[in-house]
Amino acid sequence: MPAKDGAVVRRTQAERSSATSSRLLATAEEMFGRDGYAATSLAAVAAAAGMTKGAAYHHFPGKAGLFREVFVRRLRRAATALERVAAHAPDSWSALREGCRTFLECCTDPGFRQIVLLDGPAVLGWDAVREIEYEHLLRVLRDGMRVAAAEGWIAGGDLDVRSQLVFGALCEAGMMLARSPDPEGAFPAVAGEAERLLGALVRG
Amino acid sequence: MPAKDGAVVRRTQAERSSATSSRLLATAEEMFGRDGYAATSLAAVAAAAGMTKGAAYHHFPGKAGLFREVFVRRLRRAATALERVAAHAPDSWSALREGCRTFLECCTDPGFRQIVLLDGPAVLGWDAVREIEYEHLLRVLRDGMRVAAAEGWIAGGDLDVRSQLVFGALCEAGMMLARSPDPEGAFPAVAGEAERLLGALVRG
DNA sequence: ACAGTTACATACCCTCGGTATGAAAGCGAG
DNA sequence: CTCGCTTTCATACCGAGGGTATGTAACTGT
Repeated sequence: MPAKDGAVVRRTQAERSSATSSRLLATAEEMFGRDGYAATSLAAVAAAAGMTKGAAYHHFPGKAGLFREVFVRRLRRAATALERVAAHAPDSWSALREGCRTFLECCTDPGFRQIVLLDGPAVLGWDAVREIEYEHLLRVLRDGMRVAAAEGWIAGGDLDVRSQLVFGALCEAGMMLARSPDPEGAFPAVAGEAERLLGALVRG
Repeated sequence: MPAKDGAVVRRTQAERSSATSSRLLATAEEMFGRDGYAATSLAAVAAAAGMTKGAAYHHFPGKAGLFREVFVRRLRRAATALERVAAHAPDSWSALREGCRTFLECCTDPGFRQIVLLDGPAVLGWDAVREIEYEHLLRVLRDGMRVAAAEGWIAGGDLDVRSQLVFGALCEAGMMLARSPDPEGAFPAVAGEAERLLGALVRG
């Protein structure tokens, strides 16, 4: 039976389910990112999304499970932005540089820092965090390095290890320019030093 | 009045206070490092130290305050080990290298990783963490870089920023060789790639 | 010796994560 | 259409744990 234009809109189960899941995810992303994981209660998230804890526990395995979904979502968005930038780069070396710069721009967002860099490791554990990050960001970085190495831009070596070390330095750089009283003004200096690190590291 | 050898040993307030503080700190360091901050209740720490929550709240401002003391303590120990190694190095460049290697060895300890690298940022916030780390580790690293730069070992630039980026890479390296199924065996590879990063970064 | 301070223990409150139960809204079969 | 069945929530409740208020015993200066 199609929708009636009465007071109650009749919808299918799948529509209801995905709608509430999306609202919950969006609200959780906003609150976790603003107040931090510990200071955000699940009931408050559900209430802000217009429902109760019961709905949240029906769609997600728990508070940490909801946080994990939010974490993955943020990484996925960062990865797509990063890949789009890298795809438009003229060569593999610029793709690497531009990708790193894009990651730093992601760190400009307070929610990204709070969820991905601060709370993520403590809530999900280091192994789970790096597994997810590998799936979305680290793999891209490593593959970019491999291409650049194959084309002679950078020196060989254990690129799995090296890409991860560079990733750690980038996270640190992202947090640095976030703490700065003038993030916009500090961006060029930090990004420059990060690119200098990248350049010094990889040039053979 | 000096101590009586009766059933109850008579002690001064300062002795009692420092003794209970030390026991509490040592127990908290052990339990926070083993189980993580969230999974460790303050009452459990106090009980394991032979007292109740009341004593803990008398000596420390709360759970996070106790954790902060534990955090500082671990950093202090790492810093002294690091400075001792650097002091015995033949030149400023080796001091830098040996210092970084010593930091990686600190990351071998599971408690250090859990407290300093995983829970620290989420519990204390990034600003507080980096302030403490600057006081103990980052300042040492930056000063070592300055000396090495003055002696011509490494290139100039914003050493405040660069030392922090290197620190981030070192933390990542420390977590990497911790996740490895064979940390002892992986140590040379990761440490080698880290030193390679250091060398490539700073040689000018 | 005796107030006053310090160093705890005990009892209590409140928030919050998680679970169990119940009800209402789709959904499929006859 | 209708009548079980599943899905999708809401409500009520439990227990753990951080924090606080209060009482009490141990020290301390005068």
